[in-house]
Amino acid sequence: MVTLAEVAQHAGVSASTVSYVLSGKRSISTTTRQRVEQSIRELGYHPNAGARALASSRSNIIALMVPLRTDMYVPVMMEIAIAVATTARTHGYDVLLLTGEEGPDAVRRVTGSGLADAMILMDVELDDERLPLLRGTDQPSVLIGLPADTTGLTCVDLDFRATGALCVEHLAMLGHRDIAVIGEAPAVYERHTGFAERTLDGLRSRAQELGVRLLHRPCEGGYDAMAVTLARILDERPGTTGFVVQNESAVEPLLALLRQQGRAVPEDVSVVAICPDQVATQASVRLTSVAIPAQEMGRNAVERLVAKLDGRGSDEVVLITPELTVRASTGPVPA
Amino acid sequence: MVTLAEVAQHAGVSASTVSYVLSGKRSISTTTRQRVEQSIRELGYHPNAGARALASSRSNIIALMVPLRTDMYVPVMMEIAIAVATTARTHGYDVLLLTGEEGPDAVRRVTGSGLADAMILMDVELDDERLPLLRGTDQPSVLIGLPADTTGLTCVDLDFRATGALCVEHLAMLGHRDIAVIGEAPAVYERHTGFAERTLDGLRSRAQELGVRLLHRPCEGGYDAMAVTLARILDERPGTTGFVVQNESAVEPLLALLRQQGRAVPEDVSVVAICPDQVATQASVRLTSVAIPAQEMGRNAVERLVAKLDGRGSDEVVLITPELTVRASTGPVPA
DNA sequence: ACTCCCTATCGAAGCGCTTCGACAGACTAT
DNA sequence: ATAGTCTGTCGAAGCGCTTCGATAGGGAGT
Repeated sequence: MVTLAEVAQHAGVSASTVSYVLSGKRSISTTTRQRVEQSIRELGYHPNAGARALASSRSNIIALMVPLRTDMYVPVMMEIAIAVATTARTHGYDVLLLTGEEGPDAVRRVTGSGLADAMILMDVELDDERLPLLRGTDQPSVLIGLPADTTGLTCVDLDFRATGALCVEHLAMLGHRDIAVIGEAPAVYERHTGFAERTLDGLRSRAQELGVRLLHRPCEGGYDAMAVTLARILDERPGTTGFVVQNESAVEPLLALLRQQGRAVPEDVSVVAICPDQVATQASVRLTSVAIPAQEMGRNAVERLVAKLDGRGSDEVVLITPELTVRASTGPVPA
Repeated sequence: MVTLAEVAQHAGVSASTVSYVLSGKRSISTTTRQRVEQSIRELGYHPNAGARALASSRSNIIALMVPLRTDMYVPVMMEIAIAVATTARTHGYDVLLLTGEEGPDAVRRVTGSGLADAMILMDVELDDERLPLLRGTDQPSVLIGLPADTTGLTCVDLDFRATGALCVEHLAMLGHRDIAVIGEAPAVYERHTGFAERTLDGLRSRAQELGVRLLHRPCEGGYDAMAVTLARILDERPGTTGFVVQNESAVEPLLALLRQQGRAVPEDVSVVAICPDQVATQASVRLTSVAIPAQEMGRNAVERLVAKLDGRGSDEVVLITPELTVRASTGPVPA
């Protein structure tokens, strides 16, 4: 392992000079700088992360806490995680992957040990038990998601309330008066995940404003669960002509079932999905959808975090404005 | 930040004693141990990761390099990543998330800086450019996937050759003589990803042995691409009665298209998928499939890595034996 | 020629921990 | 009793880096 001292000796300067060349915190003459850089290259020097962290109290690591559950909106999570990792690298940070498993303890551990300089939390519940810990520490953090109380926190999220409203508006504008919502799995609501509840909120209040009838049913992903849910919906509200789907893994089953029952999309019924664009365009019907901007959320979260670490930036809630893209799955209500 | 020294003072012992209590590397009297543990709890002490890494030359971090591409078998990747993270934690390791973006440089950086003690590489190509670096370092590593040359490497993977063979066997046994393979996206073959080529290998050689005709077509995911591919296949080989699908995101589109064309599964055509069980059971037809044991692969990789770090374990290739589960998508060839 | 101020560099301290060797005291073996 | 052996604890060195204060030398200003 090549050390700073060896580089210094090789370049004929002191260790501190090499350090300053690396960090740029003091001015160095061009000739010296070049000599040092040359030595670094020749020796293949890489600064030791531990020593750096110890001396500077900065690890240059961002912790990312992803949900343990692998049964939920997986592609979105993955996309966010990758966006976080690549964005972090462009700012000189690496990413430590924590699973929700440890829960609040992970926050304590990371904060206490100086393993990471900051953290990003995903899958935030409305009243998340990790939040008090975050508030009680001076370690910067950003949430992807929106808890009930955001005081003292920085959050990045799609505006799911507006998303819900947007879906209803679109369908209402096309004349639909009876709308069914295929929600996330029951467990998602039970643990009060912010995005699911907010979407529902937006859907409901806009429906009421527009005088549209709304039926919400949670739904596990998959074909069988969707079949049961759809049957129940059509049983309770036979006049349903519009669907809003939030659970990605219910999208394709729903389309298949509707087809099977002879209900044409979009001639007989309209379907709006809340999902990444890729899912919307790859479905068997090109779906009118509100995109979940996973990449942007991940990138944004990192940038806000880096700003905080640099002493810029402050606590604030960033709600990304949803955009609805009309594709081939929605149309006017049948005469 | 509470330090070791403060704990020592609080407990009335020396710093080294506290250290030994923590590491258990020397015997400590019960009374002293308890007093120290008490102090640790009272003060809320967490050892500083950087200092530890510096002093012990061990970071207790495992680097996980995931592919940058988010367009391929995402659920499998995610599941592996989560399995890696949770398994690593049970052995006292944290996981650093690297994306493929940096390529070989990431290997150099991590190895050189001592950021991680070991690494796990996913999405290995047959002739991966990171391999020479791994061979040239004494840092332990495990590949999830199988390159062409495995000398000096430890690999964990599903035996995709056997997987391919198994799929053909199953269909052949049911009487199918004309089998079409829906492969991964063309790009996957172009960069010579091990698992895709090996599967194809297994499919082809077993088909030849059994005298079965095999047609392989790469396919991007999604409905449109699948429609084109299917049309081409049925055009070239109208008598095709068996399908093997490797691209997860082509599964549901294929089923929908077959249904749409009036080809019943499994009465008219049989479909075998290579995918996680969850996908197989949630599809519109419960799919006969060979499972991709993502969790097991992740766990296994970590355990092998930890064994290496502990000085046990050696280079070897672990090929997990594939298992085919018969569900509702395959049946005897129609009379 | 003198001070004053930069700029470029160096030396040394110290970050918080691990680990090695030393050693006091309690036991066992002779 | 004496030497030998453990067991439990301590002190100190050192891991590789950052950073602070000091300093030498070169210009600019007077």
